[in-house]
Amino acid sequence: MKKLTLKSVAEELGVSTATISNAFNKPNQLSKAKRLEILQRCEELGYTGPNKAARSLRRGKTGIVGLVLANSISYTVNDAVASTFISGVSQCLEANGQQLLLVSGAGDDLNNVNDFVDGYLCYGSPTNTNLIDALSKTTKPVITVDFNIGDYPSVNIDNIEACYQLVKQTIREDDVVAVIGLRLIETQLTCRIYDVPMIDPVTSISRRRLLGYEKALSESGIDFNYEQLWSIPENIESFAVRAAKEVLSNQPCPTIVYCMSDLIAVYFIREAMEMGLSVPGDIRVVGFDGTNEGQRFHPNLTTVVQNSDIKGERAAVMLLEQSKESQLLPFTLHFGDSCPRNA
Amino acid sequence: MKKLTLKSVAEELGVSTATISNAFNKPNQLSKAKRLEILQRCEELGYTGPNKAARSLRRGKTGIVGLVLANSISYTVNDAVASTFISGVSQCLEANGQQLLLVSGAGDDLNNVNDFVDGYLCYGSPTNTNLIDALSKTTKPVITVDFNIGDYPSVNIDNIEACYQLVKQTIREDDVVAVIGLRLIETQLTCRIYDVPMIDPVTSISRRRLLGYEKALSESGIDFNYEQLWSIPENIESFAVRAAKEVLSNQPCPTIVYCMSDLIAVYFIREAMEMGLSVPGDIRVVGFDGTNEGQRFHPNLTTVVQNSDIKGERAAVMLLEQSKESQLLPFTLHFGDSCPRNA
DNA sequence: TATTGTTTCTTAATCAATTAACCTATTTTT
DNA sequence: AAAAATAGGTTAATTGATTAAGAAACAATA
Repeated sequence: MKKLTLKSVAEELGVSTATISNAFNKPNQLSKAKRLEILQRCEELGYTGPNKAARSLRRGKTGIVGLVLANSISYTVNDAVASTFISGVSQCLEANGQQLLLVSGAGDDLNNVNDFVDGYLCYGSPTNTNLIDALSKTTKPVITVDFNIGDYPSVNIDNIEACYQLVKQTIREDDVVAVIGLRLIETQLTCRIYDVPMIDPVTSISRRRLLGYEKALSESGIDFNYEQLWSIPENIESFAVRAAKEVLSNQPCPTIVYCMSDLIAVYFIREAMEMGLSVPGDIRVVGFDGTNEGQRFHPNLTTVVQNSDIKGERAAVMLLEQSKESQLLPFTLHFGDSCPRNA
Repeated sequence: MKKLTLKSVAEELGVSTATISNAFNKPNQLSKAKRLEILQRCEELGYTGPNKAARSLRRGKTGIVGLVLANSISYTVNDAVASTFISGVSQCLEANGQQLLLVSGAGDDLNNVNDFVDGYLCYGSPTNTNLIDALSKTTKPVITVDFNIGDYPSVNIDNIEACYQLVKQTIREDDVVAVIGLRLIETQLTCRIYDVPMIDPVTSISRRRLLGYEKALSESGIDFNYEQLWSIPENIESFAVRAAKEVLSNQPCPTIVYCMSDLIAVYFIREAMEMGLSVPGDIRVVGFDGTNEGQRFHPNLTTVVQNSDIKGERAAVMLLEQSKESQLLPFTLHFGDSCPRNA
């Protein structure tokens, strides 16, 4: 069987390539009869239509959206919050006939991707700064989510305000405060970050969350002690558990812990309870994200609820509509049993 | 700034397009000095190398692998087992510089994808039969996972044997047995499937699992009553809970329940406990998959442990190596507290 | 009737590369 | 020194489409 191309089919049917192309793309450029005949014969021959890769070369549109992740694909699809974000993105893309190409945040450039996508969604700041560089240089449209690059439009929640309110409504005068953050520093370490330089607030939501905590704390007369500040490199059990153990064995033991994810909060509570501490009796614990896991957990988490799927959907819509306006999405505070709300 | 193409760069540097192409692709086709000079000047001009889309048109390789999912992307990335599979796939692809394109199982064909990918991994049987049709007609290589299409090589575990052993080691003479399956029928219903025609065992792992259960049951002198057989359409909380409620309110109440996923088992146990039943005292519950969630749960699940990430990695390797040999991966049985092992 | 306007199709340039085949020098072999 | 081999390029065909411009046929208008 000879290869089925627009050209070969045109020869077979004794018409020009333009006519075949028009039969598929521009119905009113040829008579109805001829069009139907062509489509009919194409189906008989098994020609399913113009090659999409060749078309995209000519048209400059592939119908593929690149989703650049902060971390590896492997890590990301197993993270509840990120998965929910991808859900939102994919629903929008499926509804608009666009394809989704996942780009690992661990890759070193966009060379093998750039010519295949119409634009990028960038979810969180990639681990590799070369990637951020590549994104800032590409001629394709870019929407960033949960962080910023240059003047690209972004989708965010107001992390500073959320954390500010959270602390305002949970803090007590005599509290000893600890914070467990997520990627507050460049290195892949789980550690106390006293004296370690932190990532820039522009690219780091964690940094902005910290600013929010601090603002409220200082308003309450508490000068947050950076010796009670930890950072973990990835939002997974092993790192969360390690940080929890360190925080719990540190002196003085905190009376309230602000965790930058629900996952961290959940594992912190588990560790605390295993040490015989009661939550919220001995230690109050606050999360972030509003995941299902956090809500099903006992005690139910006090947290910031953000809608990651809506975030994904909005970002995708912005990209498809070429919107230039950044969006600040709403959040809500949920007060569960892990930390009561102030009277 | 004029557009940077191989042609424009060639003109700028006063050499032929072939030479530029060779500088990037075939170093020994030109002198070292010239090559370095060309690469140097390209960098100055901001030309990052040949357009990958155009290259792929000529070479017939894109470096993109299509991962066709049984369900929507949205559903899939939130499923623990599927996410783990994607992890395995992506790790292999990242290591080999291949890109990952996610294809929804809800789409109706491969028309917008086919010309952009070098081959397909197909994880589970797509909801849409047109998609299976499209896959069986494509000229690109296909590897199927957890099901089969025609003669395409596949990656599987022996579901029949796994379920056979599971029942053999857990069943008791006087047991009343119920089974909660996953997509045993075509329709999107959560229902008892007595008298409803089931999906073909070739395309359905659930059907094969059922065959395994039945074989062991009949050897134990138990004739499985299809009035105790349920199916849910998706592996999510809402459906699992509904099925659990129905099973628990059905007469006679089962003494052992075989669930075709850990998730189903977990929610079944929760429902049973909420009704005041004890597990494994009043009802023994068995899962499938060996997820972390199932292992963290109280009581710890008795289940079939399969390594979804290895499954993904193997499938990806097979596709990249053009292997034609199907693989049957090992599984292990884990006996937890939700159902003790027979003496 | 001559002119203008529509349909309906074809021609050929273009998208951005790759690569087989060819052409010169230069070097190596006999 | 002549022949063969090699190095270092260039030319032009090809990949599979899209599309602007043009042509031929026919209908509608002045």
